Amino acid sequence: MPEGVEIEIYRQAAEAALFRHISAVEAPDSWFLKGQTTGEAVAAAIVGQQFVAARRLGKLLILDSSDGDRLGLRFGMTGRLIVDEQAAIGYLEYSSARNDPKWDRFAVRFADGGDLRIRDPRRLGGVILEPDEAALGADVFSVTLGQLVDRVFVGEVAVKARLLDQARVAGIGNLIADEVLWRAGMDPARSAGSFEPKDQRRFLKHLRAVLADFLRDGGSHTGRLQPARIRGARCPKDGAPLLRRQVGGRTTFSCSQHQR
DNA sequence: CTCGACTCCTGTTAGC
DNA sequence: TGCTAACAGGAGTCGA
Repeated sequence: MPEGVEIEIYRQAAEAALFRHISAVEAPDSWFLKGQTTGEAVAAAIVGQQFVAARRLGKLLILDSSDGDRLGLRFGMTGRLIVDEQAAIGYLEYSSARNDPKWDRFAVRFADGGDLRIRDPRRLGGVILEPDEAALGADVFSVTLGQLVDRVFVGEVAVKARLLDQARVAGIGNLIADEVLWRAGMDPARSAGSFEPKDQRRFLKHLRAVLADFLRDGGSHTGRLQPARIRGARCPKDGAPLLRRQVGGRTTFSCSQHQR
C-alpha cells in the first residue's frame, strides 16, 4: 500500500509533470476533494500555471504551482499516481491487480496533451488545496534520533501506535512499522516510553535500512517479514510462531520470541 | 492534550 | 453458481 516509500516513488514520477502548462482540471468525484476544496477552486488556482516543484512530506505529495499555490495529493491505501498514462508503481499490496480507468478520481491535464491522474479503487485518497503541512511530524526519510526520542519514544501507548501517528513522524504505515520493529527486535505492543537509548538507536538504524531496501526493491510490500504476514506463519528469522494482533487499530504481526 | 473507539471507502476473498 | 460477510488500512472525528 502507499506509505512514505511509495509516495517518494510517486514524487519522483511527478517530476515529469513539472514546468508544463496546465490546461484543465478534472475532478469528477467530489468525495475525493477534501476540506473546502472544490474542482472550481483547484482549476482557479492552477489552470494557466505550471507546477514548479514536487515535494513529499510523509504520505502527502505536494505540487507547488508557479504562482505559489500548493496542491496536496493523498493516496489512501489503494491510490496510484499516473503521469502520461504511465503508472508510477507496478504493484500495490491490498489494491486491485486490475487497473481500470473508471477508478480515476482526479486529473490535471497539460496543454501538451499529457496528464497527471490519481487512480484509486477504494477512494481513500484525496486532493486538498493548501494542505496543512505543519500538522505533520518530521518526515520519515530525514527524522533524527532526537526527534524520535522527543516525539515517538514517549508515553504509555504502544510504540507501534506512536509510529503510525503522522503528527509525530510522517510517512510510516502499517507495513514499514511491522518490518522495522521486527528487524529491530522490538515488541509493537510495548509502551513507547519504555525503550532504552540503545533500543532507540537500533530502531533508527533499521528504519533507515528498511527505507533504503523498500525504495530499491519497489515498495513497502517487499519486506522480509511480508511473506509471513498470514495467519499461522512462523518467524522468517528464528522460526518461532508469529503473533497476529490488533495494535494501534491495525493488524500487526510480530515474533513471539525475538521481539521484546 | 491524550488516546481509544468508531467511521468512511470498495475490491477481493473465504465460506456456505 | 451465486450470494453474503469479513477483511484490508489511512485519516478524520468524537467523547472520555
